[in-house]
Amino acid sequence: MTNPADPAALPQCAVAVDLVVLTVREGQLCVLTVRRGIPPFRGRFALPGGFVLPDEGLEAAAYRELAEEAGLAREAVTLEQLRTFGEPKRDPRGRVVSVTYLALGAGLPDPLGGSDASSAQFEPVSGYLAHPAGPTALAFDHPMILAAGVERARAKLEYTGYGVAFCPPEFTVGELRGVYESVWDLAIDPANFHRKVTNAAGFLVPTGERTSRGGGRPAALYRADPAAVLHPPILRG
Amino acid sequence: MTNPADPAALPQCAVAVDLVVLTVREGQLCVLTVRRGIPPFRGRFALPGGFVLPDEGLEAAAYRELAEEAGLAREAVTLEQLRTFGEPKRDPRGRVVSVTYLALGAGLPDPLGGSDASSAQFEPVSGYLAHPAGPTALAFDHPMILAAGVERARAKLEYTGYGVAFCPPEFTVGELRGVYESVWDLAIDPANFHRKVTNAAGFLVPTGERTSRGGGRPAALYRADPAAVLHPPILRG
DNA sequence: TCAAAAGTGTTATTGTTACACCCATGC
DNA sequence: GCATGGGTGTAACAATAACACTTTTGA
Repeated sequence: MTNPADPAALPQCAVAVDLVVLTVREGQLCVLTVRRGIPPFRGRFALPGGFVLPDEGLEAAAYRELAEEAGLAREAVTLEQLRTFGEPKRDPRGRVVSVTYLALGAGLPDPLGGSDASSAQFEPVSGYLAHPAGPTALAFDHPMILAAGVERARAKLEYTGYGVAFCPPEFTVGELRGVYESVWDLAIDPANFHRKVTNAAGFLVPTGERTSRGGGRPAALYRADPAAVLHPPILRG
Repeated sequence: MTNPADPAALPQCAVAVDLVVLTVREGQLCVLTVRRGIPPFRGRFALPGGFVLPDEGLEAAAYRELAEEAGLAREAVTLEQLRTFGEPKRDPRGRVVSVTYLALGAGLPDPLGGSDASSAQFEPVSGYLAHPAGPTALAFDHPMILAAGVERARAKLEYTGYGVAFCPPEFTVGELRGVYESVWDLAIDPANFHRKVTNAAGFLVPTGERTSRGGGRPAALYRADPAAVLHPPILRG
């Protein structure tokens, strides 16, 4: 920023946003992918994303792509910036710097056409993580981006209340535990988990309601406290 | 990335890297700032940084600026990407997307001229954090960037071995504790801290040597294990 | 001998784990 | 009744915090 030149006279890059959209479905952590209709990597799957417009903020671009490519409203997800990838050769078309975002949502539906994203769907992350190269792998450097997104989500569950981003507005302790088990791919003791999250001051706010989704005794419903800092943290293994 | 247009035909941005370079000096967490010699914000302090070259990776640009503006070698610091700032109006000269990096080092010296950075020096972060606006504040949106960098450093001390990035290759437990106290601005019980870090499996590797910098009984010297994941974590207050 | 910093011991308290057990519902 | 998941009790264990105390140096 101390360079004397005017930015207009400087080497320019295309700036894109790419999204790692995660949700939990049937006990599996899933990511939204789109099939590419044009080269390069035509026919391959990739993360949704697109170029930032001239007067558009980065986060605004991320929300716009979320709507255009995934049909998802701003309110349906929790969005945060992940990391920026900018190696000169990462896009065969030229220099593209990609600012990536992580979006989490509860039980998100596959987009139903009528948009850029007629070919978009949620797939378990496990396959993509296990095969980061090869014909079924994601295009560009998107395997790295996905890995970064999943690792961020896993890490943030430990010391923040991030898990609730995968839950609907009202949820039971069992549903929340299911999120942790799916994201970490780990079995958790229901009794201890229940105590941990209900004791963490200000993390869960009871609504007073009960539900009986699924068998067994009806469970109390909770709402998430938006400003949750888990203390003590919930540590993995 | 699914946009059919060629990047060369797309709206372009200037891409910069800006650096939050932190070190601990005399018990104070300090940041490297440079005085701007040109408009905008001429005469004001700012974080070191500059534009990314056409065929240069982002991290490579960060290391280059570190050398040019701060006279710091790659080996002298620990570098990690922080966050990307790209609001359309953040630079009055035009659209500039800034990828920011956090660099930590042990007892770094003020750069001694002969470079871009004849006006660079380390200053305590406390003043900048306390006065994020006004005539003595950092230029551009650099107050936000600094705040993000300091918060990242503080958070990472808790659950990783990040604190050793502020220490020389060999250090005593007392020096390491000094880092934690400076970064967190908090007093820590020496006895308990000693046990915690020496018990954390594989975190500190004893060299067998002892030193007597400072008064008192000589302390054992340790080297950091590069791949340290603190378990259990060292939690603040 | 004294101050200063390193490092160990001890104890009360808190958090974690594993697992037994009771509760409330649908079938 | 029985299966299913919700939720509490409990006891062994691990980590934490507070602080007394010993060790080893320089002045």
